[in-house]
Amino acid sequence: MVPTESVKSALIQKVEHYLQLTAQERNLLSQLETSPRQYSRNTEVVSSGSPADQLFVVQSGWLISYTLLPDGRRQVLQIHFPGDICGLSDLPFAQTTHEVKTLTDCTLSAFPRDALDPIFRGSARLTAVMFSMVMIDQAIYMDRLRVMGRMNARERVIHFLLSTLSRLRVLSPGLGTVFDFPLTQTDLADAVGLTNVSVSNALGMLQEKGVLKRSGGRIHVLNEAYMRETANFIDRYGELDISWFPERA
Amino acid sequence: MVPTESVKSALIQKVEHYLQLTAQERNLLSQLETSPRQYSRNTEVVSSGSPADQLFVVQSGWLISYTLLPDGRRQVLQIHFPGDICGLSDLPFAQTTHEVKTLTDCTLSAFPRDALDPIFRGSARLTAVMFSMVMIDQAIYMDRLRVMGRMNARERVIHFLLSTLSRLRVLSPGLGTVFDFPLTQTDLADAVGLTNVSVSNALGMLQEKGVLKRSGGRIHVLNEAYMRETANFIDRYGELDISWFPERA
DNA sequence: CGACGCGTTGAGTAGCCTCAACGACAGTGG
DNA sequence: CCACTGTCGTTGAGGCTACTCAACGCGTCG
Repeated sequence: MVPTESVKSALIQKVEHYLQLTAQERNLLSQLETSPRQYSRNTEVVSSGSPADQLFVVQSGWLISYTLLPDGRRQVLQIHFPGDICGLSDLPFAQTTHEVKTLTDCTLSAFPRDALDPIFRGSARLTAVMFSMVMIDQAIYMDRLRVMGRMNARERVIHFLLSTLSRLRVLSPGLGTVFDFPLTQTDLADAVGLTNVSVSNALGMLQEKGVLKRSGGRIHVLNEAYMRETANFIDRYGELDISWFPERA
Repeated sequence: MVPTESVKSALIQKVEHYLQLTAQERNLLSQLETSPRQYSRNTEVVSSGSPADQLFVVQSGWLISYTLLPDGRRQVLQIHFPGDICGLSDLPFAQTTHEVKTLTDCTLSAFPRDALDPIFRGSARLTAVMFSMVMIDQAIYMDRLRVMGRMNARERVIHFLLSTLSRLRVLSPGLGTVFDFPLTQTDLADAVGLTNVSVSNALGMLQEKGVLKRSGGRIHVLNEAYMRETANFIDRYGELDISWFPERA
């Protein structure tokens, strides 16, 4: 079950979306993906305040991370997809700062924080690409900040759906306009700062206008151009500028 | 004017807030801080869409970065203080994704992106600390997301002020409860997703209740405990867990 | 002195929230 | 196989927060 060089893991696949890796670099990365483990749907993987000593590579499935306010209000911070390293944002802290739970059945590989050392030491190029991927995430947080700070309910919902679609396309370049969407409307609401009621209204309105269609746990984007325009969506993936990267080691 | 090892630059000072550096590491960092340049108040330093080929170390002064929506709505993304590297979030992109402008007179040192290579290559420890500092920023973006998504006007304003105060204390450990605050109420509003009117009301109310006081461009925090409680504020600075860091090179 | 930026205050409005009820559906246990 | 239960999404009524629009005072700067 230990990934070998010939079986491309989700993480390697994601990194190679940006940069062709050498065998040695793939090898370094695969050290993060030993010991995959299954988690079933709706399982809390990390609870806030526990020791932040390990990180996870998502091999398959969807997860969400979120924080709670003392009064129970919830903010969904991130959706984790295959290829994501989840727990990175707790790297600097002794305790985790948010909860992580599975939305679907998942396969995760855990690794300790110091497993990053060999990467930092072994390949400046890999370090640069990891750094860049973190900065892409940061750009996305900024985009979301803009969405939450300055956009209305419909725009927020649209933006979130487009962002999800874009992220899915990183690992599935052939993905069209239909995708699984295992979040409840309450999850979505907690992600974009609304209530489930407003999300329901917004989605209903968009379906009414023929912009999208829902069936089961799937979304069908019918008018992506309109959606991008409306939510002023910028795709942060697939634009990595590697011109400044160090030479291959 | 070129910083030497004996003159501690803002960046080195900030990094050393977390980690005692070796002479070699200080030397690596100081390479980012050559050629400081003056900028006067209210100057656009970076305009959105320009080539993202250089980054800046803030030596002195305050800056804000922000994005605009097509209709003119604005979202302030970040306040930059001395010691910050500004432009990092555009690292992965060919063009900058937001504007940066000075709020006060500033001194900035520019450096090209590939000036990071020697750091990645020269010190795994320095790489780890830079990585961690970026992740602290990310934790703060998540906190802000929670604020924007789930908190009301008063809570938002309080949170922003506390966060500003905390960041100032990183470089000025002796800082008490009074600090310069060169943002207009519109700047603050654009940072937390409100209007200047709501910010004015919120601040007025807080002053009324004796929680804080304003005079000139300064804020005096009178009841910090109450503020922390109300805004559920968590200080992300000064908790760096370096237990997993690589050994000194 | 006039122009402008900034902060304050008031009146009216709109968008989203709260509360609530209901139908559809899946999972569970008898 | 079928009631029972809980989750999820939808819809409606009413309320509240923050918004828009506007006027005004103050200080700064040309």
